[in-house]
Amino acid sequence: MVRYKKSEEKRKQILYAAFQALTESGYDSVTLQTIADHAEVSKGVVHYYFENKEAVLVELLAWLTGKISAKEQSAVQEQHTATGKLAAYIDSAFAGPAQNRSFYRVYLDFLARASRIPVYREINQRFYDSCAAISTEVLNLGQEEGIFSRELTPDKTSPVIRAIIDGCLIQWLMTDDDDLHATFKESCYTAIMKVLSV
Amino acid sequence: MVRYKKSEEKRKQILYAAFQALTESGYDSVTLQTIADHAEVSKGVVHYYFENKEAVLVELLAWLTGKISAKEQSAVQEQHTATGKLAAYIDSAFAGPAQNRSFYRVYLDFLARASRIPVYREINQRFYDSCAAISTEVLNLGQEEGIFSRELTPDKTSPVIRAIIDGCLIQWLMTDDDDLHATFKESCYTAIMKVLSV
Amino acid sequence: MVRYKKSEEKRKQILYAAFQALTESGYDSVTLQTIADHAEVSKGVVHYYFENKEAVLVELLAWLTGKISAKEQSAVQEQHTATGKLAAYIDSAFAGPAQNRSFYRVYLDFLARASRIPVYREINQRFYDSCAAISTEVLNLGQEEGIFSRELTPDKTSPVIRAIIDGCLIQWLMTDDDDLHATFKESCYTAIMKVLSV
Amino acid sequence: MVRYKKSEEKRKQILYAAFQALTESGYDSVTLQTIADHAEVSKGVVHYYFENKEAVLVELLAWLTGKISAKEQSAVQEQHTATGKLAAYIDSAFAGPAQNRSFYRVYLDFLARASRIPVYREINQRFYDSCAAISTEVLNLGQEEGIFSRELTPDKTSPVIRAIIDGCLIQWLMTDDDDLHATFKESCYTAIMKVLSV
DNA sequence: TATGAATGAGGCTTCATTCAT
DNA sequence: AATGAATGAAGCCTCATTCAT
Repeated sequence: MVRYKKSEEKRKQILYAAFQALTESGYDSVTLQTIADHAEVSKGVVHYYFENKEAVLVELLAWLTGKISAKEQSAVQEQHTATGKLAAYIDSAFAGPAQNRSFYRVYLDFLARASRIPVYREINQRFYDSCAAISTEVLNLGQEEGIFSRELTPDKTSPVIRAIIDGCLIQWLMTDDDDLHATFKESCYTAIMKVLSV
Repeated sequence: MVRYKKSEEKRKQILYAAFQALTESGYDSVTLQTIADHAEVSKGVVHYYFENKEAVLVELLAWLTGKISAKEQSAVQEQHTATGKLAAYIDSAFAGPAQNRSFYRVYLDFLARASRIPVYREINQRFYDSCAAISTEVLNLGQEEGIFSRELTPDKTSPVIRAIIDGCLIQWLMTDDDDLHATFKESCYTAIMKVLSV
Repeated sequence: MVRYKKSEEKRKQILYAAFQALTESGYDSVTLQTIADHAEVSKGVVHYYFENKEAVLVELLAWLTGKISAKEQSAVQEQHTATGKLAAYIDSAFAGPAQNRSFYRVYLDFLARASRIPVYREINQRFYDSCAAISTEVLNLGQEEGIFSRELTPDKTSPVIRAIIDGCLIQWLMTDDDDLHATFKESCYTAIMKVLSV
Repeated sequence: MVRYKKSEEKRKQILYAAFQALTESGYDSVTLQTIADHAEVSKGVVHYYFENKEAVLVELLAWLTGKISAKEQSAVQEQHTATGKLAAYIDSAFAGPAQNRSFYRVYLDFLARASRIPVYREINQRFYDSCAAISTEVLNLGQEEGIFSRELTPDKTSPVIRAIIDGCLIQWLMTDDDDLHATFKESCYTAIMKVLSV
């Protein structure tokens, strides 16, 4: 019983509405009504396109992290030096105050869930894998260029790089100050460079 | 006086129960009943000691971060070299797989809330201030010792240090692998040392 | 003319689908979607052919009881002795495990409704009238043959005959055992014979 | 976690309210609100005493059939001849127009469910077992008295007796005529006597 | 102090029905 | 004729909160 020709576009519309709603309201207080309101559809439509509320949220995490992965990947591909790629990666991650605020508010909720619920963890893992691929590429290239320490291995270094990026963005998020965004990006870049350098 | 003490004790009991419940269940699905069950008291008691559910959770964040701050502070005080203090700080933060898992599961939920709700952000800020005090102490001492870069300022460096700690612990949490805890602690220490070193 | 025929056919198709759906699901949990699925048409078609869900079900009862009446009537007409007719009537009513199970599951739901809603009761009454006509025919012939008691009147006896048939089939249905179907038919026949005999 | 000191009385109150609601509304249209209204409690109370709606209804069937079994059993015990016991049994089953109407409306709904859902069937089976015990007692005594056929066995005869009782009461219910209640009781008694007699 | 029965608001979900295509 | 997307009413259920004891 394949009941799924249903417009992909509308699914996206609902996912985006869910993202907006989550940005404003938080996981525990977001309701299907809020999501429907943001999508400017009736409550029933959400159920028409998604099995249930959980399914919307799971798919939202997958969609969000997928988009970010793609953006980061493509930004990195455009650069051809280790530092260029690293800067592109960080620039892409620090997309801007508004975007980072929206995303990290929601992402923190998802991480909290991922720490308890396997399905969220698996989706997040795919995101981490993408991040690791980028880090590995940067590290390998930098090592070839002779600017990054030969002693570093991708599997131990990659998580640290993502840790610094996420950690810095969380620190920035808590300042609630858009003006500091650039500063934190700078600090993040510097820190990662120090971690990688010979 | 006696009553006050007894009352304080029971408040703690309820807060600890809330912590356990949150560890297991997550912010959105924790109920007062769950908390009461963990505290082995009736549901009414929770309302007797706390205005409402929100009050329990707000106080829990304050209590948790307060305890961690105190532990970290005292661990650092026992050391008298920059590296000693730094190691003590990180050891204290990486208290162990079980404790870190419990805490970070709950803390991620709180961070998600803090990103939206001022009262949580303020409490978290107090925690960050305590972390910054430690970092500043470590940095200053290291600079005196000549092992840390003189160019680093506490206000820009402290958040990065905490970013790396939290970032690494989140990365570890997502692996769901107790055995990797030591590895992540090690990576965290190494990364911070590189960030600080001359 | 052609359209009307085609239309009638599709109505039957939907009614039969409703019957199948009801057999499986029960009155309270059968949905128009289930009916549409069984009929292999879209949900809209059901509304195209029937005013609303209730109309489908009302018409289903009429259709089902009509078919059974016709079958019983014609089976009885083929026999020419009182016992022959009675046996034919009971054989027809005890059509077989699969058919009886399907029908009585649905019929019990309808009887429950008929006990509250006039339109169902009226349709059921037409069925009872048909049963009464058969019983009367059997009784009259048997009295002429001298094998049935002269003291019995059709209006008091007919309901008892149907009571025994329905009662026995309900008892059998509750056993959930196909093998007992024959036994219950036999018991039913014997009981009715005793009730009618001189 | 035995959370059940909860007043048995209130459970009964709710069950009785459910019975009233079902009598009026039918299985598919009865709501927890209706039940709560009949019980003159809030909707939440029903959930406080019962796991869910299904649990109310399952327990209702058990309670209703249990009460009827008890009444029939005790009525039969007071008599000491086969015909006396049989008459008492039937009198008890034909308790009166109002009671029979209420009960059989609800019971037909339950039988419809019992034909599909094991838990209902099992409860109904306990009721049938009780009926069979009575029939067996009547039959055995009547055979000793020499008024009932020695060829009848309890296991084949008991279902027929209950079939005639239920069948007749359903026939009566469909007449929607209180005045015919006595007539149907009489017919029922006569029919069973004929079935049992030598 | 402590209990837990009771309330009712509000969420998720189902589904009959409508309607544009 | 037929489809299936969309709507929204209504049901079940959860749970924070209140309150009598």
